[in-house]
Amino acid sequence: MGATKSENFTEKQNQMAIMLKALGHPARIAIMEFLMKTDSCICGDIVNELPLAQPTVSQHLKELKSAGLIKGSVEGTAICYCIDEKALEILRHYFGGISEHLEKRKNNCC
Amino acid sequence: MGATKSENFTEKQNQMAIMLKALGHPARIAIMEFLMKTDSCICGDIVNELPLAQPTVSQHLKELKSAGLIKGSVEGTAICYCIDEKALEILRHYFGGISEHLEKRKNNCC
DNA sequence: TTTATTTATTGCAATATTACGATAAATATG
DNA sequence: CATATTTATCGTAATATTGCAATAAATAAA
Repeated sequence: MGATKSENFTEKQNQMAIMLKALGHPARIAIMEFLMKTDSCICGDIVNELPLAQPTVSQHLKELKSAGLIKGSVEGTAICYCIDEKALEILRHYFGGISEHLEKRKNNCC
Repeated sequence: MGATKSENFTEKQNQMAIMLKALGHPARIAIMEFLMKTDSCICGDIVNELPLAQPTVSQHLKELKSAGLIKGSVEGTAICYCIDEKALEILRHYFGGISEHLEKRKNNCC
């Protein structure tokens, strides 16, 4: 016990959970918002922006990347990280769909 | 160490992280999808639907509720849980905004 | 090649999460 | 009230996450 029982859920459910879990930390939300708001995407800039040590930020970036939310490219000695638009489109569609569905059937019982 | 340093992030960032973290588990995604797809919202039905023991499901429901994603109401000896539309609207708006923003400035560097 | 700069990895301590059996709490029904 | 039904809580073991100092790895520039 202790570990998530992923094998009993659908591929899609696990995929959504992985992406949302990656976003379920304020530092990673802050990283995504920084990448969105600024034109810069150099890792060092992100480290300066966040109230966390460099190794911690590096770890958060790794998690966002492995969840498919950002991608990185080498830029000299620096690394440029960007939001993966495809992932964001999946999220937008997912929550858009739920909202629309709830809108349609106004039979909320609570 | 070990605990998230929430105090160094904005209220909004923490709020988003709390909601998304709550959705960052396949069982909780499955619960949300069940509540969306069926007319039922009885806790017992959710327990039957999920491949997890009743106390585990109860715990997941508690997390979704404390994150503001669902609300529950007593229905005799049963409890009826429903999606909180307001929370879903916040999520829809958040990801819609990011997607739109990315769409606008097509200058992705990666 | 040596040095500087930038990012990643390792190792570890502190804390949080996940899951479930046992049991309690709450409410309905006989 | 006693019993059945349904959900919540407690206690605990297994596992995962968070954060950082120390250090390694990678690349650029001198």
